[in-house]
Amino acid sequence: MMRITALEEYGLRCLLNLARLGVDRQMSIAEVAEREAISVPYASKLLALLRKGGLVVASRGRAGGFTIARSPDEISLYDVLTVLGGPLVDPNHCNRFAGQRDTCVHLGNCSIYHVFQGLADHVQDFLTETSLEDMINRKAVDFARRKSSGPMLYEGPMGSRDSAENPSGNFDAS
Amino acid sequence: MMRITALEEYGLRCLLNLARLGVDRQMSIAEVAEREAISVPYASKLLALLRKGGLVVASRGRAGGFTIARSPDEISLYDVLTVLGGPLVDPNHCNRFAGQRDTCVHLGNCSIYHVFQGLADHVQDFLTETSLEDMINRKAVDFARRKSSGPMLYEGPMGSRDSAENPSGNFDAS
DNA sequence: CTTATACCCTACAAAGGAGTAAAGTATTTT
DNA sequence: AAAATACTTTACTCCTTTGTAGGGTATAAG
Repeated sequence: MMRITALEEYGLRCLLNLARLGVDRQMSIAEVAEREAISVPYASKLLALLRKGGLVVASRGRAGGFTIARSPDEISLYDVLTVLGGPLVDPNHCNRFAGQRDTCVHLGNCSIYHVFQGLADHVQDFLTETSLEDMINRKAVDFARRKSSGPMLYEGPMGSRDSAENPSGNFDAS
Repeated sequence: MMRITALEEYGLRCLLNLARLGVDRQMSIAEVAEREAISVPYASKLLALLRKGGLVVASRGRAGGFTIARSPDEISLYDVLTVLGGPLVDPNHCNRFAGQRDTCVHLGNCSIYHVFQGLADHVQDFLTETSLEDMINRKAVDFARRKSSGPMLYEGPMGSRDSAENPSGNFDAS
């Protein structure tokens, strides 16, 4: 559980590239692909998903490219993950896990459902309150019992801060 | 994201059957399979996983069966999901999504990592504080800003309470 | 109007998870 | 002992997801 799918991970990364540009500037598929070290066809697929989800706008032709559809502070992580990975909790859950019968044995009397529903609510709160702008600024949401006085700055995943290999200067991070 | 895998869902259900029996009584694979409406081979697989994870104890032979390894209030949902679905957050995440390179472009400078890490911490808190005993008793954990005065009772997923089809009487629910 | 550029769409091969099948091992009963 | 019961293990098939491939469509420059 809580496994991020490849679509969600790479799709979010692609979107963050556009988010950093704001609503005025655009970026081509090729450039997004290069920045994320993924193939051009794959980046195409991801950006098409984001476009169908209304998060980015595409312009075709020679001077074409993608632009983020709204200001980054008006797009939540929940929006993005919903577009890329489907609904946060499967609305069809009780139907998917019905075992060998047509309807789940526990339907209407389930020890699991209410717990996962409660958890999903919290996760949704968290994701809804985190915007792309927050992610870009490395600002952690003040959630639950976590006391954050002021913006919380990020400490690298394995303490190594100098391992980034991006000579290009700007817009390195996703 | 947050998708429950089949192993987690059905494995947890099987375990709940044993949890209701307590540490004294046992149940055979065949009976677990019937209660969960899954095939006997599949129940075998799930219970074997739970056994390898130390959550249940098997006894072989004619009077064999499975017993829960510890008291249900000493087994957390986190324990169960870890055994059935691997670690909550993939410790290899930054390596899995490295794109076409050997190391992720954003390693050491990632906008995503700290957000998901923060979320995962909260989820882990929730899961750790929820025991099998809580689930059996339909007791929601007091988590985050959710104000729960007294045990929260469960209301069915779609309002239909009379659709459970278990003539057997006891231990219907999972 | 031709060409180059860039997005769009459908279909396909590879990898991982879901669920099944069958033969093997241990224990109890007779 | 022999047979019945019940757990154990390995291998296999099916389906979903991942990532790729290639041809199609739109726009802008010359």
